[in-house]
Amino acid sequence: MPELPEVETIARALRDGGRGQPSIVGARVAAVEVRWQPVIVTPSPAAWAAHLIDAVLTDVWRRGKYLVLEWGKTGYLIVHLRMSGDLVVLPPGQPVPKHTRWLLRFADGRVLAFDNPRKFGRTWLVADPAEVLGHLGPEPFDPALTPARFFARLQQRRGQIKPLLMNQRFLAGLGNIYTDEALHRAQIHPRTAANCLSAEQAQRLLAAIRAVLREGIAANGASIDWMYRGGTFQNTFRVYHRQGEPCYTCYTPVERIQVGQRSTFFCPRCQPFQTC
DNA sequence: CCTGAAACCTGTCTGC
DNA sequence: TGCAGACAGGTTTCAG
Repeated sequence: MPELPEVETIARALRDGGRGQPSIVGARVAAVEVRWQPVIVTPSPAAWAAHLIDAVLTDVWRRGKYLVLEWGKTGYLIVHLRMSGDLVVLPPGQPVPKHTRWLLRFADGRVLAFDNPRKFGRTWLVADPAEVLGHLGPEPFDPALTPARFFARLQQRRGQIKPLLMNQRFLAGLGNIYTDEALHRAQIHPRTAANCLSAEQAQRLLAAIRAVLREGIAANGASIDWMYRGGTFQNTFRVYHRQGEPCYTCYTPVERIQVGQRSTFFCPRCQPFQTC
C-alpha cells in the first residue's frame, strides 16, 4: 500500500480529520500498549511507552513515506509502514485491528492503532526528526527541485532509471506503483540508464512524477488487495498490474518484466528502450 | 558506484 | 478440500 500518496492521505486524516474520524491533534495519551516489541526501534519499548504517557499531540506531517507525529517537548513519533498496514483512529469502545502492533489510548477514549500485518513496519521516538529522516532525498514537490536540478542529478547516475527513482536517497516517496505510472506517462523505458536521459526527458519525467502523485493524493491513494482501503487510484492505473491488457495510448499489450528485483509494467511501444 | 540475492513477515490467490 | 507455490505497496545487508 503505502507510497507517498497513501502516507499523505493518512497524515492529513490524522491532522485535519478524515477517513471517517475527526482530527486527533490536541489529544492526550492516557495509556500505551505495545503488542509486538520489535516494531519499536528506539528507545526501548518500555521507555518509548513511558515517554508517550500524558503527551499531547501537537502536529502530524509526512516526509517521504514516513509519518511524523509531534508531541510538543516529548519529541517526534516517526512511523514507517513498509509493505502493509495503516495508522487508524478508532472511536471509544471499538475493537482494534487484528494485526495491531501498538496502540495509544487517548484521554477522550479514542484509540490510535498501528496496524501492520507483515511486521515490516518500524517506529521511532526521537528528539530530532533528522535522526531518522536525514538520509532522504528531496520531496518531489519541493520547488527547489527544478527541472534543471533534476536533470543534473540524473546526469550523475549510471544505473537504471526505475530503481533510481525508487531509491529514497535520490528522491523521497516513490514506490513500485507510482514509479511505473510516472515512467509510462513520461514515455521512458524503466531500464534506461539515468545519464542517457535528455534534458527534455528529465523535465517530462519530473512533471509526470508530480502529476501521478497529485492524482494519487486526490484519489486518497490506491487500494489493492486487503492491505489498505479507502483510496481509488487503483482505478486509474495505466500500466500497473495491467500486463497483457492494451495500452490506453497505443493499444499495444502492456508487458511485465523484472527490474531491480521488482515487478515492472510498461508499454513496449510508448516506452522504447534507448541507449546513449 | 552498480547489480542481484536474500532476509524480514503474513495473507491471498492460483493451479493441481 | 487440501496443499504447494507465487506473489504482494519496502528497506537493509551482503557478495561480487
